[in-house]
Order: sequence, then structure tokens, then C-alpha cells
Amino acid sequence: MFDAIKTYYTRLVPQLSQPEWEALEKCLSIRQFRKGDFLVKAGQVCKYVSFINSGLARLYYSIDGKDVSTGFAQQGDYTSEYESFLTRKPAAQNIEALTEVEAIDLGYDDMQRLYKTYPAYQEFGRKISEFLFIMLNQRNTALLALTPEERYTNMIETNANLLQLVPQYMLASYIGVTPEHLSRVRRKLSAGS
Amino acid sequence: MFDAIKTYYTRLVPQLSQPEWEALEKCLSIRQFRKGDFLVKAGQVCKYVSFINSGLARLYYSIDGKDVSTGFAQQGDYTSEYESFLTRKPAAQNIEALTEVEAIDLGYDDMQRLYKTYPAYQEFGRKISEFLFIMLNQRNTALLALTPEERYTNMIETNANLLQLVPQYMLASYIGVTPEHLSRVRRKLSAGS
DNA sequence: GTTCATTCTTAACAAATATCAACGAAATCC
DNA sequence: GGATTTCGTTGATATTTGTTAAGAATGAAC
Repeated sequence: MFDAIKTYYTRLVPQLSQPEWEALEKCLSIRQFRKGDFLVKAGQVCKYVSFINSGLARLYYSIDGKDVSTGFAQQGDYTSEYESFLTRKPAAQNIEALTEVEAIDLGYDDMQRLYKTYPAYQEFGRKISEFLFIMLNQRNTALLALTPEERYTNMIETNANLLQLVPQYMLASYIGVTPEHLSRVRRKLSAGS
Repeated sequence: MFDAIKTYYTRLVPQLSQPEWEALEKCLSIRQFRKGDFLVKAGQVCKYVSFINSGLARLYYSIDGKDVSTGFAQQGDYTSEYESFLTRKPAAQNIEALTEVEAIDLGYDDMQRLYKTYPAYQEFGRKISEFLFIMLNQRNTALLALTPEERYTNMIETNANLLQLVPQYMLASYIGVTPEHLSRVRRKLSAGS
């Protein structure tokens, strides 16, 4: 049931003991989502960090009626509106299931209790936060330092599988342009090669 | 000598014991910078997290010969090219002293040793990482959801002191526009009020 | 297999912002 | 306190990207 998530934890904190793992396991619960369902709705507090056991979800802002995607979570990834989760304030972003999704949730109170009781989970929490910081920072760097065209070719190289799974207009906003403009970028790229 | 930084730590981890504090204190060292000096140079690995004991520093990318400021650290703030510090890879950003700066450094190896030895520092590291994530996420949200004008007025309200201390062209890139454009934004604002 | 909705592409036009260049003001340095 | 550099403003123009609208392609539903 929780094999995949256990692998995830032991990769970050290899010395996790059996009792520690069991304490965590007791806190985990499974939620099922259908395509189009929301794991998190903007405006509501994000109550969980969710491990994606299967399926695909996206994280996005809804601004002036337009979506701006900021990330995608696949099987084996963690996802959360982490700022909301940490601050207990309403989420600015939505998390939506792009396919059927099975998520393994860990709630805020349980997480704080694990932190208090087991130093190993402090370490896990630190490493997760560091990881999320690095991801966000890399995305920022790319948005600042690269052109839309470079960000798109980058994506082809590093996230080829997402190009298959995600509609192009979602990738467009992730890359930081309109769908129309991404279409132009693609045409230009295919002409020049 | 280390009063300010001790306050900083005990605010994040109130239960810090005397031996724990002393273990940290042994790792701290002070560096002095003159205006224009670099605390961190892009291309080199960032070796420290630095507490600003006095003065003002800025964090910025240098892209195509142009600066893009991403943050400012004042007295009482921590600063670091944190992605480089965590990953031990060359920094993408510079940290530059905008005034004389006195910084209290904590090195990577010492930090890892503190993490290993004292759970309290795991907790500190977690909270710092969470904080940095939230800061970065808020900046992202502002860049996505607000106009340059809104970001500027926001800054007036929340960071009034920085407007005094930092040249306008650095604020411009922080806000995400050219200095010329910020100048026009300001003119428009003063006309309309 | 036809219909309907969704997605992608294309083109013409519009808007926001950048670039370039010049000038004036302010601060800094001998 | 004059000279020099740095900084901020302004205007003309250029570029990038967004907007709107239409149609083509794709895929799902019946």
C-alpha cells in the first residue's frame, strides 16, 4: 500500500527506523480523485502534503480568469500548496487532477507531531523544504535568464514525458507565454531545423 | 559580539540550550566588507550562510551584462546564495555589499555537523528553509499576479526603508522592469494623486 | 461514422515594455 | 568648489508578446 512513499522517505532519510516508519504510516490516508477534481482549491487552506501514488496533477494560479501553471506532479512526486500548508493561510494556487489520481496525504497536525517526536522527521522536513526551495529557485532562474524559446527546448530535453501528458496550453503558461505564442515558437523551431 | 544572531536563533528555536548555543558560537566567524565588495560571486560555490550584523547587501543575477536584483538583506537578516550553498554547485547569483557590511558566517561543514549532533539545529534548518521558500514563493506570486505599478506601490507600503537605501535602478529590476520604465510608472503615480 | 467539444494554429492588430540617446540633477572626489 | 561620475528623467522608436477572431485538426461521445 505505502511502498512507494516509504521508498521516498528512506531515500531522504536512510536511517529511518521501523518504529519511526510505523508512526508515520499511522498518519497516512489515501484519497482518490477523478480527472478535473481539485486536491487543493485556491482560497482554502491546504491541509496536506500529498504523495502522488498514481496519476498526474498540476499546480496553478487562476489570475483574471486565466490559468498560470507553475508545476506538475507525477507518480512518485510530492505535491502541496506548501506556502498555505506552512502558514495555515488560504492557498493562492489550485492543485487539479489532470488524470485519475491516487494521493497519500499527511496532515499538518500529524506532521508537527512527527517533527516534535522524532528528529528524523525534522531532517525529512528540512530536506523537503530545501528541495522545494531549489525547485522554485531554478524555475525563477530559468524565467529570468532564458527566452521562452530556450525554456521550451529545455523542457523538451528534461521533461519530455510531460509534453506527452499535458495539453500545450498548460505548458505555455508554465513556460511563461500564451498558447498562441508557444505555437509561434514551435513553428519557428521546426522551420529552423 | 553575537547577541543579534543569538536572538535570531532563539526566536526560531526557543528551547535552544546553553551548550547548543556554545557549539554554534564556536563555528561563527566575522567578515567585514566594504561597499562594492562581494559576499558571494556568481560562478563560485557559496560557502556560508551569512547573518548581516550591520549594513545592507543585495542578491542579484548578472544576465547579458545586466543586473537583475532578487533580494536585499539588511541588518538582522540572513543572506546566502542558498541553492549554491545547499547543492555545493557554482552560484548563479552574486551577493554584493551596498554599504559597509559586517557579516557573521556559518560554513557548510559546520552546519552539517550541527545538524547531525543537535536535533534543535535540524529544526532551525527546517524553519529557515521553509522561510526562504515562502519568501521566494511570495515574490513569484507578486511577479505573476500584479502589475509593475502594483508591485511598486506594494513596495512603498511594505519596504519603505529600502526605497531610501537602494538606488532606483536596483529597485526597478527587483520589481521586474527597466529603470526607464519604473521612472515612467512613478511619474504616472505622482500625476494621479 | 457523425457530431460536438477541445485543442492547436495562423493572421492581423494592439498593448506593454524595452532600447537607445540625450540631458539634467545629484552626489562624490580631488 | 569645480570636475567627474552616477543616477534619474524624458522622448522617439523598436521589439516582444498579448489579444482577438477564425478556422483546422484532433479526439471523445453517442
